[in-house]
Amino acid sequence: MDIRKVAAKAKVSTATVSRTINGSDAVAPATAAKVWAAIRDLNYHPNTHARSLSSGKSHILGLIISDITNPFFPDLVKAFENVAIERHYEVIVTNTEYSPERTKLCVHRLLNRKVEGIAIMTSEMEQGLIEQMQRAGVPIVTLDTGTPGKKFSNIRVDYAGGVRQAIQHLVGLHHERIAFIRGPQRLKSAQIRYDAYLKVAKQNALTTSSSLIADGEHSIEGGFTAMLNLLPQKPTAVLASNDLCAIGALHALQQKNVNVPGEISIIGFDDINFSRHTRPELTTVRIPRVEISRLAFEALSSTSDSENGREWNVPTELIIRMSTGPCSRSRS
Amino acid sequence: MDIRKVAAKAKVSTATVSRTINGSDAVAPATAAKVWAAIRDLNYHPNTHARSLSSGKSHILGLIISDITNPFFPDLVKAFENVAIERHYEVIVTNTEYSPERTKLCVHRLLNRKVEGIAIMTSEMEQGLIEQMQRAGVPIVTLDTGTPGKKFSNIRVDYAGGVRQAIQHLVGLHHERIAFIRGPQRLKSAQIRYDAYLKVAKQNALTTSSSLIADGEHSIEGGFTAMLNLLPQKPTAVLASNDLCAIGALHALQQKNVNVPGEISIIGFDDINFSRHTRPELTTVRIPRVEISRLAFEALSSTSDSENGREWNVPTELIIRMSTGPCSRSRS
DNA sequence: ATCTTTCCTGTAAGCGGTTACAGCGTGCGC
DNA sequence: GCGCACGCTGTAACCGCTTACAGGAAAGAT
Repeated sequence: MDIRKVAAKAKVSTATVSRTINGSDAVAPATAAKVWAAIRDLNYHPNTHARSLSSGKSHILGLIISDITNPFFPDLVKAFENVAIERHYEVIVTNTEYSPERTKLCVHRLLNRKVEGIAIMTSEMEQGLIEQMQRAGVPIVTLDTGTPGKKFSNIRVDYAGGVRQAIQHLVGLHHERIAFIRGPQRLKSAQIRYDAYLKVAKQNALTTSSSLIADGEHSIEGGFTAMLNLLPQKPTAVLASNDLCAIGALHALQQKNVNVPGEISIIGFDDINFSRHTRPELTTVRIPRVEISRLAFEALSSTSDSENGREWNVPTELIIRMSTGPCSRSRS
Repeated sequence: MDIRKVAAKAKVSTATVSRTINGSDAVAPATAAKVWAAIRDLNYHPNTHARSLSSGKSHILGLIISDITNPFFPDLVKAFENVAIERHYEVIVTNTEYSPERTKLCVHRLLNRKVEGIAIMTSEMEQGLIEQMQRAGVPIVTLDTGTPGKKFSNIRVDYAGGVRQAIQHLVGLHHERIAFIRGPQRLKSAQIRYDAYLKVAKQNALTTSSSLIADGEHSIEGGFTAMLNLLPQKPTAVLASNDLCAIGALHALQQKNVNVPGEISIIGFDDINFSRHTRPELTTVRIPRVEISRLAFEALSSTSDSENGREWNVPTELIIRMSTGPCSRSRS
């Protein structure tokens, strides 16, 4: 079952069949109709590999994430897939698992498959690999990494804005000792959040004493331990680098019988699905993953035409739920 | 940069280069060395599309899941990807989102890409689509669906075994009124679990009165509501069709100030990552997702040689954590 | 020394599409 | 009536690799 059979059945040449399928305007409507009829009758599906080979277009997009097991990513992946298939693109998802070795493999896998664009949704990506992709002429879009350039776009998430909203929310509730649970500082994404905290806290004249800062490893266990370490410092509120840490902190406080938000307020970061279901429900800075996916796709397809990428900005938003409340130790 | 350049550089024919790359034994070691050197020097990567086209093998596997956003799947996907890439296969993951329409699209996408095998890890798949895949000659492996046949394997999860362990664990703790939170009965996977509960409960001479059965929709909210409905029936233990329901139930009990496991014991199903982090930590029937992925891959690759698929059995295992304890109302 | 066999390598025909180029029939202007 | 432009279709080369087949050289058999 190939294009020749279709051509024979429709009594035209293979070129005409190909043109019809690809919507060339140089086919007479009557001819196109015959061709479509033949295609339908034979239940013909073009061979994508042959197509890719001769046209040079694979119609595949690559998506690089850190780890599908991290609850931040499933939404992102799903949304990306949705917009891609809507436009008849296939997508190959690869997990770096935070390993440089593995990251390299991911990039090579995608390059080998001749993807038409790569969305890099992890902050850990060596410059050398980026250059390799650029040399291959593949449009790239990153998340919070690098500056736009040739076929290179970037999506900038306004972490500082989210942190600002979070801290101002707490300040509005008369909190003054706001602790921070950091993520692994080897990860850029964690660093950016930490920097944003430092900056905004200072702007609000809050103490950022190192005793109010703990490492949470971006995991529930880490958040748990971090909160335990933070407790003696008597913070009245805690901002966590991601929701997992915040959830761990919540557990620690529950175990220690500290009321949230009565005695301590907690704010997370990301708004993973589960944060709607913690007890109490978690106040958190939402990172709009669906919109990010949309933009990533948009960036990729617009970049493939014009040579130069651009920067796309994405706002964050504080989602106020039940884990934050007035400071019990405030003077008011 | 194609195979011709490599051939020229190594002063051999393209056939020899191709044979070398594909590990044919009919290449003299010395020649192979020359070829590999040329490949390395030129940083040559074969064009996968050309390869697929001429060999007929895409080296791509399809993975069909319900919804990557469902915490059951990320582990499965990750493990499948890991074993696949280890054997130099690419994988395309598709989400059916429980929609027949979408499911059809998933299958067609995979068939169009000429995948060499399809792992169907959702129980919802119309017979017509399965036949379509079989007609295309693609090896298939399913989870709890259909009986093995031509290029068709099935992985059978021993739900009943898990339910038996769960119920015997509870019976051992002197529970007698064990309620069940069902999943959506339109999903086969939910039905199977429900059937297993009914069967095992009867075997243990427990009441399975319909008042002890509630619908939890396989979601946290559903589990929450279901538990609320169940409460007046005074069950001493609850078995849920999946962990999300169990977590919802936990929340409901917490809200009603019912102690777990003091007053009511809870057992979930699946052992999603999060169940290790609930309060109390959830006792649950683990479905070994990593092993399932391994078997799925295994089934696919072994099926592609021999014509006939087979059945693979996977045990389940009760993971006892903190949400189950002795029945407070037992005579002992 | 000659014939097989074995081992290795090369030639060239596909795989199933896309597309540059050529060609053919019409309709129009002159 | 003739030339030309235009619209549509066909021919065939090519995309980069695999592989059936053929062939040459070396080794073993007789």
